[in-house]
Amino acid sequence: MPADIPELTYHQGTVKINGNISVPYAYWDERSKTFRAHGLYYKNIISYLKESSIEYKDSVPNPVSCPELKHLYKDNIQLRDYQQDAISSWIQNNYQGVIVLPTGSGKTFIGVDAIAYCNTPVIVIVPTIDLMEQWRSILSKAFSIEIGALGGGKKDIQPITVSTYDSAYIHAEKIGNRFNFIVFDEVHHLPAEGYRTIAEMFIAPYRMGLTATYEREDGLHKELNRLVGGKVFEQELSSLSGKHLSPYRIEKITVALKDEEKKEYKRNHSIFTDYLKKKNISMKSPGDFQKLVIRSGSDPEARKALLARNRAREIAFNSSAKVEKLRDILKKHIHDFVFIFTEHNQLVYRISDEFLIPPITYKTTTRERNLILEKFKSGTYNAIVTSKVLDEGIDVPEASVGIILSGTGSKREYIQRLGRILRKQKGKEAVLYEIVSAETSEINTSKRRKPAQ
DNA sequence: TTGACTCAACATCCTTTGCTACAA
DNA sequence: TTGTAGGTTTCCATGTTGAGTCA
Repeated sequence: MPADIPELTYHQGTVKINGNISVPYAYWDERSKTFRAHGLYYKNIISYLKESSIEYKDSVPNPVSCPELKHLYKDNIQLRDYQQDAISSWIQNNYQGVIVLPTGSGKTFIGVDAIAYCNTPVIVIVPTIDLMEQWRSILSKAFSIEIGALGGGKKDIQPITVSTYDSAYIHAEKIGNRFNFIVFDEVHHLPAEGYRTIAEMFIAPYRMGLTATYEREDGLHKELNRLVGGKVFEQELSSLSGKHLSPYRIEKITVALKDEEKKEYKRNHSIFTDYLKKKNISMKSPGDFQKLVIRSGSDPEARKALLARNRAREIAFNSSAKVEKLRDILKKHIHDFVFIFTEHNQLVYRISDEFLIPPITYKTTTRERNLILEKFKSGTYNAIVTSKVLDEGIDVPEASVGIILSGTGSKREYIQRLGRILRKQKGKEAVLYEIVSAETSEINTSKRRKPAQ
């Protein structure tokens, strides 16, 4: 091989092109005096060099030594038709893209099957340590080999490794060339400013994203096209409801604020709206709101307006009438398993005290949380009150009744909460109650969170 | 090993109605 | 004519997690 043949190497999350040639996606790096590109574009660069018949030496991949996964795979999971279709669509899209399926529809099994199919070193990225342990448990049963872990104090790289987003972010520049396949569970987290560098630093040409909630409120899900390959398969909740998931109905209940609360709400709300009017500020998107927050750093009036708006929201979200309505609903479902969701922890603890229902918030220790969930599963408890902790990332027992006392306008949060009551239960219709304070901005918040029908 | 703590990162955030300047 | 963006640049509060440190 002639000495002047360009060589590609991996360095700190990038592909370095040693030899003075320019390739697509590469930029000139003055410090190393070479062209380099994000690891993400490794596949494109190789394709370009091959298509252009340019000779090169490839020293980029350094894969973890891997046994024949397809032979180890205990193929005892019978994939459902839509799961099979999801994998086919992903394969047709050159082993890249995001699969969108409702909570409880078996996304993990799709990932496991794809890992066996690709038969190559793989890293699975998950948002929480709880999920990391769930994946590791499923994977070790499916392949009977040791499953690596990165995160939660563990640093053990194996042909199949599961990592948290945080740890993958920290170690990406060192291990980004060690896997050919990367699976992002709960992939809607990936476009966040920090986490996206994981996708940029890994060279893995095979990429799969799994989520129940593709869209982000900040619109950054568009980045998933570049980072993972865009949406390749989606199955609506409605098409699985009744067959693979419980049938369900949604009941929206509007309650009036008490006179005192109403007065206090109006007073605070007008401080906010008066300020907007006075400054001629329009409020149409989260971006507009963000501008107001920035403004509040230097404008005391803006700060006062924001605090008043927060107080008004607090009144609407935590009204006494909601608690009374909750009492009625709980009486009606005395023999059912119930999750109660709120926006603020203050209300969680108030309900817990008043109705003697165990609370779970981020302040609850892991041990206590597991104990509560275990007792809920065994039937000792039939209700849990929580704010947002159980929205995602924790394996939660089945329930058939959900009560949203308050929440944000996030579609994701709404879908995740609905998902908590839809795991298939024979002959059982799930019901989601949404309780909203009348004549408050919560009416709009509630409208925003509903996914398009 | 466990627990308590701090820190950084992530997520949400949305009124009532017009005005101006500029781009397509 | 119609459509659309519009004040930048450390950022109100609340909830949540993982990583890291230290006792």
